[in-house]
Amino acid sequence: MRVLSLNERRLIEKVAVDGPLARTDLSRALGLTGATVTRMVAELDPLGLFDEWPDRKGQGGQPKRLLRLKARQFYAAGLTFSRRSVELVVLDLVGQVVGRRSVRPCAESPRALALASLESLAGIAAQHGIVPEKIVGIGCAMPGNFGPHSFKAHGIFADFDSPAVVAEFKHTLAQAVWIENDGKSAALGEYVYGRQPDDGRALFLIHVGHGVGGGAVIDGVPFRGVNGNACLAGFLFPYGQPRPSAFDLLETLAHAGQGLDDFGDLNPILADNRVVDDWVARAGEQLSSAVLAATAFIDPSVVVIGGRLPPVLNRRLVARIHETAHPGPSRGLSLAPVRAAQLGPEGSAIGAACLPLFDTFFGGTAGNNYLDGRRS
Amino acid sequence: MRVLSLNERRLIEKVAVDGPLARTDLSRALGLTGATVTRMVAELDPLGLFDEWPDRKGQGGQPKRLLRLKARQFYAAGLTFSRRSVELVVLDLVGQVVGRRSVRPCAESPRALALASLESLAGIAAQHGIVPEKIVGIGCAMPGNFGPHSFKAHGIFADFDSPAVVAEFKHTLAQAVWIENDGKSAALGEYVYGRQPDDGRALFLIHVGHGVGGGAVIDGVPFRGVNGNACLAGFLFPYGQPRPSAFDLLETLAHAGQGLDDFGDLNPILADNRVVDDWVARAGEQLSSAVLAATAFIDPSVVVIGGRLPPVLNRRLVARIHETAHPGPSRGLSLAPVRAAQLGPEGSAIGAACLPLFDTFFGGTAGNNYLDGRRS
DNA sequence: CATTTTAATTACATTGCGTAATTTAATAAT
DNA sequence: ATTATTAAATTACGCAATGTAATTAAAATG
Repeated sequence: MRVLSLNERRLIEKVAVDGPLARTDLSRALGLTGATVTRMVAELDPLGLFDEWPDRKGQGGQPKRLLRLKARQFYAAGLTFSRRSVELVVLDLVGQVVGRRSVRPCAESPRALALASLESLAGIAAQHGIVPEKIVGIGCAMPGNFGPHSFKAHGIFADFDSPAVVAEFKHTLAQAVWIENDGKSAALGEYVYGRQPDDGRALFLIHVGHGVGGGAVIDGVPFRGVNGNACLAGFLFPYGQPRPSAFDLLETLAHAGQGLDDFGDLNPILADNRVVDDWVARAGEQLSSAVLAATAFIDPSVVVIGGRLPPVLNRRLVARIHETAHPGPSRGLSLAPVRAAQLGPEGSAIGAACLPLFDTFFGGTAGNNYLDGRRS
Repeated sequence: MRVLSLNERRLIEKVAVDGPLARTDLSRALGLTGATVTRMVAELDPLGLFDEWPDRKGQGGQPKRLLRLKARQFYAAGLTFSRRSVELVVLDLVGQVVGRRSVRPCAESPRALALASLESLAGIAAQHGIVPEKIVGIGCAMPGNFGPHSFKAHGIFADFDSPAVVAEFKHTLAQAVWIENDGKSAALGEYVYGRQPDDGRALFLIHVGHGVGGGAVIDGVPFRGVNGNACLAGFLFPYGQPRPSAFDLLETLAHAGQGLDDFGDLNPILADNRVVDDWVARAGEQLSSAVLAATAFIDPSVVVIGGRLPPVLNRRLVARIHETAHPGPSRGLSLAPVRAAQLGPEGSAIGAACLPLFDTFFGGTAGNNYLDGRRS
């Protein structure tokens, strides 16, 4: 796969996010001339990225020829890690989940993890007739941070970002591998495939998962920080105390005699559950101050509540946040608007799969539209 | 003044920050070819930006011809606002303060402010023989935030970012005018003219001034947020309670019978002052959690403590922060390194003056080095 | 004084994109 | 039905920013 230029990526991302679009629409949206768009689309033709068909509802003049991504032309895989299992999703270019598998690896070694993942991936690929060349890579959404002392997390994930482990994965899976924090993966997924019309230019996601994390995409660029540890909204809630994490909910339930094995088992027990109600009330209040902190530091156009919880819970948390009328971060300011994630509990897996797709096809941004350096 | 291209600005910024440099050094640092640098320097010649002289300590081969900024070729003015006065500094291209004036305007109207500023500026210009064409603009560092409901601050500054007031300033001063929050101005100033060798790519400044604000410059780009209100570290310290602001120090002193008129009067009373010692201990502890928050959200390579206080106090606050051994924002992470500002209490004025200089001459950054969009 | 070495310059090629003219495919008017 | 009219898409041409490679410049070295 050849490396795409900045404007090629801007074009593909635009089609992916706002498509279907005609060449004229693109030229207006990207600040390029029609001639340039025609040329670029022609040059991208060998990749087979686009479907094209005439727009029937034109009212004069030559009808537009609409472009949209050919969904099944490329794929990526995304890995997430629950308490006891590894989940793998395969995503196509338009962000649809082609297949999902959940496995419990026989051991906790990187090699066992890699082999289990490989088996899942091969299974899904065989089932849908996906050849390896159509898979651009594998993203891993890790619940933990990238420190100077390498990756820190629970036993199964420890040292996951060390070059040796990445090499092991790369080798076993015979694919390019991306490693990213789960909150930042989810933010990217929400930005690319869960975006809402009024989301504006800077999306901040609070990730309610193993811990309380977060991620941001600002002007189309993932915001990582110099060590890859930005957006850690969870610092507000020290370990060992009640905190608004999915893990904390499981513990709270276990404490009340409703032990569950994993995040995935939450759905059946949510209705009319006093323990859950109380947890939502408390966690929502806590998240409300996380929204305040995110507004103060990042000043985003939207704050999204997402993570490993079922969508209903995210929505209830958002409702609770709206009830908790916090003042803004400073005189005369108000909190950023808050909404629940579109992508649901698979958000970080989708986000993980997004990493290879984003790096390969999307994500072109520069200081201005004159990408060849010319002046207006 | 013609608008400079991205690479021209990258070149000028490099010379400003790391100069003096030869053309070869620049070509290596910017990822451009020597031919390109030669051409760019030649094209910039009419602006008279550079001094050039042969490097005497070469050890073989043609000696380098070093370039550095011609300090007195361009100027900018920066305005800050204390409790009762307006301070204006004039800065040259290399960041040296050419002159400073402090005035108490007769009234609090924008017009009175503009006239007082004009008088200061004219005075300094006359004293140093600076013609108006050499002044690229005037930056105003405002202690307040940019809300959807316009600028919010104390009486004298209210509505300062409204188009009418900016127009008034522009008209009275006959100069281009920049308006920015004081913390963000100070961060930019510290980045451009106070940078330390190991500061890395992302500088976060906590601004101890009227309130507790902040600013960041990330990969050479000021980080503003969608509304211009990012980096508000002060949200941790609600109004009406003790907070680590310079204003709060004045109030604390006044309460102890040591009333002062303005920030500028602090220096003489600092030594052997129990009230100040106690304040530093308390404020340092508070700032320590602000450093934690900044690390968690921004993950910068350095956190700088700056603002309106005398340099001694900044250093003492930093020492206190180092004593307060906070854990990092998450498992396995540590706090970002902390240091005191280089620029001192004039930092935000210098930063304000930086705004026009930065926008005119510096600040070129894009996704990669191939600014014309070409591939490697 | 010839050789070596590094800096800087120059001539020429490439590329990404804009301008303007042209072609295409539809609707509306005669 | 034929002929405007209109908007989308394409094509031919030009320009600007940069790279490549050859050339010149100015010093140290032997």
